[in-house]
Amino acid sequence: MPNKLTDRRQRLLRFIIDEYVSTAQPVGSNALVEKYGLPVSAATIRNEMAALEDEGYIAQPHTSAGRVPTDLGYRYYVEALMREERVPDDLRQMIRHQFHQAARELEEWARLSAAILAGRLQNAAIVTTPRSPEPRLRWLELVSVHDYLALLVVVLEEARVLQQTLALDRPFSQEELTGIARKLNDLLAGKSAAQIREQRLLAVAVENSIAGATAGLIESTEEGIRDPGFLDGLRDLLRQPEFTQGERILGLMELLEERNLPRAIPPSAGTATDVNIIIGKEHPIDAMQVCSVITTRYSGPSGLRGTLSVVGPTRMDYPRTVSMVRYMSALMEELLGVYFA
Amino acid sequence: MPNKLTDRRQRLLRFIIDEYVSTAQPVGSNALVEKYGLPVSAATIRNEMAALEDEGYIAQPHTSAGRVPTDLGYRYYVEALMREERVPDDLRQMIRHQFHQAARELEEWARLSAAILAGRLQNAAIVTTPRSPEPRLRWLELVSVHDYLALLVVVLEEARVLQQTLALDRPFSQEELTGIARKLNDLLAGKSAAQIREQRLLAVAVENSIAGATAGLIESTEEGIRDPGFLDGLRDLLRQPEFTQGERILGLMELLEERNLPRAIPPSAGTATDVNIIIGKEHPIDAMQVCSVITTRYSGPSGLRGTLSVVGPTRMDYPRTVSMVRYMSALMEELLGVYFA
DNA sequence: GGTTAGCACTCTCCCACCGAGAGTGCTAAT
DNA sequence: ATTAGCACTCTCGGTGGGAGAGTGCTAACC
Repeated sequence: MPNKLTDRRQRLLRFIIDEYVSTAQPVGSNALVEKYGLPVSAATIRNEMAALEDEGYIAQPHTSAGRVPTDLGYRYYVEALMREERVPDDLRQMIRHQFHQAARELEEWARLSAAILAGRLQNAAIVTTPRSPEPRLRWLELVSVHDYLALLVVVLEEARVLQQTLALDRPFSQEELTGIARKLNDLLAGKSAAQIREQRLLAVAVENSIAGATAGLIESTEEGIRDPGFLDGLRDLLRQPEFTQGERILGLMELLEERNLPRAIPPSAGTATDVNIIIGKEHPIDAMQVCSVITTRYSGPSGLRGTLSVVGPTRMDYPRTVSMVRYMSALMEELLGVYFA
Repeated sequence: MPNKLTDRRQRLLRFIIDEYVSTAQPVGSNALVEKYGLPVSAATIRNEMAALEDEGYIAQPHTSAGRVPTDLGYRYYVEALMREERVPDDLRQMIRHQFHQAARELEEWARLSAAILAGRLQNAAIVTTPRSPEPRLRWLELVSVHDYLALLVVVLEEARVLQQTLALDRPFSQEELTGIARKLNDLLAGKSAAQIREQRLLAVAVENSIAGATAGLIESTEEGIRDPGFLDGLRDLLRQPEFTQGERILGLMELLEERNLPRAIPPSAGTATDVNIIIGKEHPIDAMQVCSVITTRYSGPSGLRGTLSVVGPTRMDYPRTVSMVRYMSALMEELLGVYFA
């Protein structure tokens, strides 16, 4: 995809990005020669940098400042220059240990993953709980709250529990409710919301409406509105030097509030099988164009799926982030395989 | 509690606070005379202001700036000068309507309350879900996930649903699990965690351990660690002019992250039966000392309890906030009474 | 032709300075 | 007790170098 660059320019671009990533300061020709022990003079570097600027990979914030990578520069880096890192073994151990100590709950795993990613990478991380694209009913239960109010508890195949209170049109005893639940279980277990809706021609009106409520409850979770995933490390992201001036901070905060998360992480980001990287202006939403988003999907048995994302400034450590995201994804898949085979 | 001030000084203090609350600018003697049409000259006001400063109710950020209320000044205002407002009827209608449309879930009510408080007051709001101090088991269910893994679903009296996966030491069929659940229900329904622990001398080991897990699950929620409440409007709070400089913003964000909420809202704040107000330095935590916290408890049938809090800059609209918090508290109590009598 | 030294040039950043404006405290008169 | 007048203080915004960093260009060099 990217134009071919000479070896030297490639190397130079990598140095510039590495340097800028770690210092957050525009990098000049002198600094490059000194820090990286280049075998040519600063003047030569200047010529090369001018060329890289012409091709759009770097830019200067103003005349007589050093160069800063452009989004295109990062793109080239990510596609062609980046060397994948390997998550060190001791870190792997630590992470596995944390999961070992955590509860065996899908939600908890997602929460923990977000916490680990955010903590290690010092950026914001968003992890969605593993979900089935077409959830099926495993079990339902009706619990009397008082005469005219019952609690509908629905357990999905994926060990997820949903609840909803139901207003009843006449008093029901717990025994009656239990009876209804048993009957509906026999009839509906293993079925998706759509299938439950088809089946819904029951003799008794109450049963019919409860089946409908069950289907509705299951459907309401499919839209994913209620479940934007776990966000962690927003504070770390906002501590990055590019956000210290108050203006940008607010736009980002607004966007990364829970209700807006799906917009911040475009769904297209999940289509690729591998790790997906959105850099700066490539992102459709204005407020996110100072950031890069690294996303990957993970999946488990019986269609369970979720996404892991990290949001950082475009000046982020791509190799480290990609390797961490990839490792966490593999780990989630492994865990899902073991416990939900 | 506060020293007695002359009527004129009281009125003056109120004007200063009203003015500062709405402009966020230090207020000078001239501005006061003009805007509030005082029957005396600016020089007189200056004398009075000097007196108010001596007594510690106002201060100047630097010589030759206007005056700003001190925490003590706000305290006096809140105790002696503030006129309670009444939430206007049309707003009451709107709020009731929103609750009418929402799901009949305790969590949802808390979430909605936080959203309404934050939206109306343009500050952060934290609302905890109504909880019983000693929750009792209403119903438990065991659902097979696969041979060696079961999901324990626990319903509390307060219509709250808890879940936990259990590793089993040998394969259990769903029928077996249902049998165990039925037996435990007969034995344990209506009991608190402590009572369940007492009862835990069952013949069968599995039943025993599941009863233990149930008790543990119930206890884990009592500590309240997992349930810091709903936070909304953090973005509104941080938009306030006092937080535009990046430093303070981070401290606050850190503190108001979910895991730290209990520290931000000291538990003592809930002891008073009425609305409790913590102003600036009165707060034990440094990062919160630029803020005021207004908290009230609400309670419902069978010991359900929760808190509503609003966090804003010390320069906040106390009368409006207090009246809103009080109204929302009354509304929550009303709703709880209707649905959980 | 690629590479390099030298150099003038251009910006930013920092600091010092200054004047305008706002607000005060004090004093003396009412 | 109140007030007018006034000198004083402090912030804020703009201005004007000077230092420093980094560049682009040119001419010489290998």
